[in-house]
Amino acid sequence: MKSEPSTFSIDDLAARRVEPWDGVRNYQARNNLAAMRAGDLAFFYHSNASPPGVAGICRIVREAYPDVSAQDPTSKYYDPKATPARPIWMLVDVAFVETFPRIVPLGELKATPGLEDMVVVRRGRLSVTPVTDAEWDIVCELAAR
DNA sequence: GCCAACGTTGGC
DNA sequence: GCCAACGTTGGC
Repeated sequence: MKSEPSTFSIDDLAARRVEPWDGVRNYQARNNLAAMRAGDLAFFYHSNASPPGVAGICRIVREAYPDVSAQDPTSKYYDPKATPARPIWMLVDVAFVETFPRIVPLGELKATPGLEDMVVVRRGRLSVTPVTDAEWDIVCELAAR
């Protein structure tokens, strides 16, 4: 799950403990959100950072529900197509789990055998992407290195 | 700040 | 339904 740290970082999540992950306005990312189950773990990725990379881990504590910010004309996430009957956009609630001892930079993900098919590496501009169990383990090992 | 890669919109 | 124009994301 990507977030720009200047907007919301892993440290912000650590301070907030639980945060609604709103503002996803891409259908593929939304579908990936909807596939998440309570208790699932996710990587917290810092995008538009230097370096961009995986900063830590969070947990899904509430499964996908309507993102009503899409129905709020004053919200920066407003989408006039969204209605109460058809909210279109969803969000999940995530809880802080841990901050990695170091950021695992995108460049390292790209260079690590076993991660060449990781969706976040292949499809740069999708904010919520799936991670396989094997990829999960490799990234956690890199974080501890 | 640039720009590649996508996604979305809307005319036809 | 096609596709050109436009907007957004995010690495660099």
